[in-house]
Amino acid sequence: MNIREIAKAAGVSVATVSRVLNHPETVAENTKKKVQRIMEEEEYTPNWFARGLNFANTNTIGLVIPQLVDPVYSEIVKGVEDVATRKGYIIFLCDFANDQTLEKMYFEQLARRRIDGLIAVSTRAESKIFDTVTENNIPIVLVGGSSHDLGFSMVKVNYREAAADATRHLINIGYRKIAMICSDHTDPNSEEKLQGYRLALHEAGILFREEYLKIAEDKMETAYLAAKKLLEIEEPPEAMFVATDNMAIGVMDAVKDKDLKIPEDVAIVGFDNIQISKMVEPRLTTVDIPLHKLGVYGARLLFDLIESDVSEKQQIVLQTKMKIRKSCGHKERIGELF
Amino acid sequence: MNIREIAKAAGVSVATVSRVLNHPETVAENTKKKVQRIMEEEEYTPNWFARGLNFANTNTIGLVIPQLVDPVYSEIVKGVEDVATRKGYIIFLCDFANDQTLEKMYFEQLARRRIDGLIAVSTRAESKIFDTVTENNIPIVLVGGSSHDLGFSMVKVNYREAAADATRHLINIGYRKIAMICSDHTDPNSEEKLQGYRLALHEAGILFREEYLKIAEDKMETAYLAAKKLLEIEEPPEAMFVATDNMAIGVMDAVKDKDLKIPEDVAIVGFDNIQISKMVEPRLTTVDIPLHKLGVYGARLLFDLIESDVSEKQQIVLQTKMKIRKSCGHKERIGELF
DNA sequence: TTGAAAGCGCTAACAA
DNA sequence: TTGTTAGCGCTTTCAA
Repeated sequence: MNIREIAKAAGVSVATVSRVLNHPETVAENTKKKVQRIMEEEEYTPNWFARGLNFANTNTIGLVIPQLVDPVYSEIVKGVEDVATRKGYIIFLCDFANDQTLEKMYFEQLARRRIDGLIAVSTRAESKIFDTVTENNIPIVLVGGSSHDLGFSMVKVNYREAAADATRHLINIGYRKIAMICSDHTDPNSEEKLQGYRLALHEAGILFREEYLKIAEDKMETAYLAAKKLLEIEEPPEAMFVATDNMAIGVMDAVKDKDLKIPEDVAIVGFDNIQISKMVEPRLTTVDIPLHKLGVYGARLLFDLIESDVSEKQQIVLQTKMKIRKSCGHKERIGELF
Repeated sequence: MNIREIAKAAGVSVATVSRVLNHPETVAENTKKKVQRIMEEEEYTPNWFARGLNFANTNTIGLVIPQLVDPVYSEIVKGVEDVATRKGYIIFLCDFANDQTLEKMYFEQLARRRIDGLIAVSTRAESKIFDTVTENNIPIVLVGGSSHDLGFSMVKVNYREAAADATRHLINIGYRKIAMICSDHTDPNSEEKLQGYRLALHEAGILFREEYLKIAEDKMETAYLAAKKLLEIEEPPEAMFVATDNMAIGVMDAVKDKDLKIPEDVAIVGFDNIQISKMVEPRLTTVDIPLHKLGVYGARLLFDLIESDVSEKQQIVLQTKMKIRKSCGHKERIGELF
């Protein structure tokens, strides 16, 4: 059923039907009613492609993420979707499974489909990976940082300061032998986090010790192993700052398996404040990253670009804050039901 | 840059360019080379909509889920995406936030966009909600059950049997005062789970006790409250079967907050085997639902429908299995690193 | 092996 | 307020 058949059935021209669809206020009440009734009866839905051929925009955005099955990213996705839906946009979701080749393929695929805008979450891609997208003048917003300076609009947090805060907290409550289990290059912000850790040590006049730094993939399993090794060195640390909550959970397991107590023997601070962090035992002290907000602001930034057609780059930095719980040995329990 | 400009630049007709794109074997080697070079140089990508106007299929599927920020659903989504990507399809992700009005809106939106197929996860929608989709002859696959019999192809597990298994396990290891904290209607399978629980009790000759059944929304918080109440009745249960791991985590908190020990005072069995369940203390005994597989099989079923154009309905039931961990009081620890 | 031209379903400029 | 019609960018039939 196409517009011509509807027009014939209603005894009007295709132009009138089109008007009912797109500018209903310009058509007489009676005609409109009649056409609408026919469309209803015939269950007519205009052809999306024919429409797209005439309109510039597709009301579609692409959302490219490293991996969906990670609460960090699914919360960001949710934030983006909340805004997009309200705007009448729909999302192409692309999980590139931490595989840069796949990521590039998605960018090309999305550009071909004429998305109105692209949000790339925690990308490690270099500038030229985005070429197909930029060539098509598709606005891009980065969310959660990137490992290169790409000159796009971006929403992120200050990972360095946040990491420094976490380390400072450990220092403030009396620790000096503080190790860091850092994520590897799969986390585009690992470098910043490491800088923050070193900064806080430096401020406090604590010497950075090579043997107190372990780099591991952002996985519970690898963090578990890294923590085990850390606990077996000559003078093991009394506290650990772990680059992601995900890893911190693995670290907690390692500590327990060594028959050490948290926080009495080893204090632990994580990063991200994913939901699980307040469910493990003991509750994990961590840095709250406003994940949902990252998504929301990212989407807003993108729609600003799409709608205004201005290509002024913006950088939004959101606030983080420490979530003090039991795993870091703070004296009082800061009460939270969960 | 459109096909006409490419044609002019290459000194051929648009038909030839189109052929290079769609039936390269029918064009002379030299012409093809030349056209391809020009396309390369000009970074030409054919207009998706113009193409869609001529082709029947869009290489796009819709995926509608109750909420993304729930590990149960994100794992299913991942399963679907793994298959879709390999097939060259891309996904419209729609999270309807447990809001049926929104769900319906998404169905309409997706039908309008001429998706090739639809996967609805754990839907509670009635038949007529799908009307726009079925009218457009778009194949539908349900994943993870539904609350109505809609006559679509479906991938699910036998929730009744799985729940019965969980309850039987508690019975087998010696419990008789077994309560159930059941999810409410937001979980389309809550009814089946309840039936399983009652079935197992019945088999063992244990009387069903109204006061041992609590219905709660599928949230940690509400499950927490339900469990608290359950522990305050005259003859509190010694074991609890909880309809989702998510809720079980809340229940565990409630038990701990009552200064009771798990599993010594109260044994707990969950449902789903989400990742967190093996990270909480004590590790949660639960029923493993093959979430990723649900997604994979759902997608395969859908592509069968899309490609074969046969509309034979299929029902696939996947196997579940008990994951015995510490929370249910089993004597030996079934070792798992995490 | 290639080109000319019709047509996919819609929108909007222009005319009435 | 409504109708006629050109055109969006592509594919494909038919003819050369």
